[in-house]
Amino acid sequence: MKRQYVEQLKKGITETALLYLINEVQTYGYNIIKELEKRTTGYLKLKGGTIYPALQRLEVKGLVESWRQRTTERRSRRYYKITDKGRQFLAKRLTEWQDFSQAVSTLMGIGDSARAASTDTA
Amino acid sequence: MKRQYVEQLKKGITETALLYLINEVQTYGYNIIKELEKRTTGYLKLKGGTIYPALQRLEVKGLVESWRQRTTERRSRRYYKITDKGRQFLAKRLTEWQDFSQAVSTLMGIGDSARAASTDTA
DNA sequence: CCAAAATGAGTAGTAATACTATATAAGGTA
DNA sequence: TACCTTATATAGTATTACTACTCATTTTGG
Repeated sequence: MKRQYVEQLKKGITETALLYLINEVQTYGYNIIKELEKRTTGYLKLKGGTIYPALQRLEVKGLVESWRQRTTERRSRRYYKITDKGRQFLAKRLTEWQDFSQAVSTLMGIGDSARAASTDTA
Repeated sequence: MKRQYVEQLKKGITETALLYLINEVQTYGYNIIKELEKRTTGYLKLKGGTIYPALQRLEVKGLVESWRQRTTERRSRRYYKITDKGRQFLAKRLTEWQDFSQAVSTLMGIGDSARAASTDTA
């Protein structure tokens, strides 16, 4: 219960990434997949089987809202927008990501500063 | 199969952290728990239920070797040392961590530069 | 014009792993 | 004595990213 966010963080940053993009502008699943790939120059390639369930989880938690929006006569997309609760959650998660990545980088001696400190303990 | 390391990375950096410490100097589970907590100023508190199975996995994969070492008449610790394979694995993982954390940070606009860019798109 | 690719959303089932809780034991200390 | 720390280990649960699939429409290319 206590540090559940940190625990989730360890398993992945997917939900945070989705919220981050949805916070910028309302969007839909397929576009998120493409956008993540584009912005990380191909590094983050999340699959439909990952992000559609993830979006559903976000909505169940009340962090986003969704609705169907017609794009042509016969087709529609499910758009998502962030909620106030989602914005608060996102802010917390971003802070946690920074703390986490810094802790790991420090541990591994990858801190932008302090680099060649003394790794000759082997 | 292909990007399994990256997939693991998304779920956690535990194995990499363990290998990192074991690479510095041969050590044992309980000490690793304490050391991780100390070096990350309390941020990374891995539990016994996490690290003992993780150490076993590392050994099964041939990344570390272990042996019992007596500490008193009646007590012993299980020490671990890294293997050549483990060292190669560690190097790969460290690179992956850097790529991953940089991709995420870039995505979230947390690049050491570009910070207060424009978050008013809500 | 027809085939294939892209768009768009979704589900079922599997694998990996961090957690809690618990067990076992020895050593030190109030 | 009772309790805390050291030290290792297992069982069972929850989460989540994946593959593989389904279904349907739209666009592109030979």
